[in-house]
Amino acid sequence: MEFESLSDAGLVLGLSLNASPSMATPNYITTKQPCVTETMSSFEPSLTLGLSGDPNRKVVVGGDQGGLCRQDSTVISGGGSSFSNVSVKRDREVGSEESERVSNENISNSRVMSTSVDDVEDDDDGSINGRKKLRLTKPQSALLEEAFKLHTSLNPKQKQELARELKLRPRQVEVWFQNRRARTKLKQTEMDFEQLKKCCETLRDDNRRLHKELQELKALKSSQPFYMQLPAATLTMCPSCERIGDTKSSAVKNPFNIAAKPHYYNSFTNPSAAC
DNA sequence: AGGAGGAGTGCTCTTACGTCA
DNA sequence: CCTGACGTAAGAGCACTCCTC
Repeated sequence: MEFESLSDAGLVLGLSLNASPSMATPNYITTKQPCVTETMSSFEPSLTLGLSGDPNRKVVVGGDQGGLCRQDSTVISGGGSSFSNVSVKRDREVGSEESERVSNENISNSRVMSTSVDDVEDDDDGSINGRKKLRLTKPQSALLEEAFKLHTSLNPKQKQELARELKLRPRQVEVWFQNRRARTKLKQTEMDFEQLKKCCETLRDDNRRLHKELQELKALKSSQPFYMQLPAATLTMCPSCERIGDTKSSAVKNPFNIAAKPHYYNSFTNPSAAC
């Protein structure tokens, strides 16, 4: 099993990776994915990796094409609204956007899509589609990064404060933090994936080696001399130097007593009993 | 052409509040 | 009046996506 990239494989590990967006997308009803990063810090070597033909993989219908099936899925939410909240959400966001705009004395333009003071000014000549790309200045980015280092999410007061300092709308600060969290998580997931890949390779190598040693031991056993017929508990063998030892009396009178340190050791198996 | 990143959209979850038995 | 169950609304966060630069 080979993984080349995150897009190629999902991990069955509490790691739920989202495969490439270009994947064929039947309109599944969506389910919330488990958090990726929380489970990653303490994984065991014996974890299994697997391709994710996960039927629960979240497939989101694109904003423009979507809508049809999504309406149905809103029935689920326990404690949540039992009807479609699409229009409600829209009203809410527009409303909050409006209040934010009012609250921000630096912004006077009424265009919802406009994104910064500069944009507002630029927009006088009318931008196409009403969507203009904001480029944060270096100081703005630096300040946001600083804030992110302190808190990866903001409470409303911090958001307002930061927005005021940056001369941005609170919504923009909020979106920046959302994107920042998402992209940080993605990076972390990629790193975890690489780590797991290495771990998987290590385990595979160990497995191969142990298999080989097992075969050797079996072969040895089939050609064992007389003294090997003794009860197993009384005899041990150093697999590396292939000498037999009696665990009960070896220290005193065993002619096969081995003093050498085993060169047959790995962290996942017991050290040789004979050595 | 492809990546970075700002922004839109729809969803889940949580919480607060009102109503009713 | 108190209490638990239930429905609803609002807010926050997330996944996915679009789109501009």
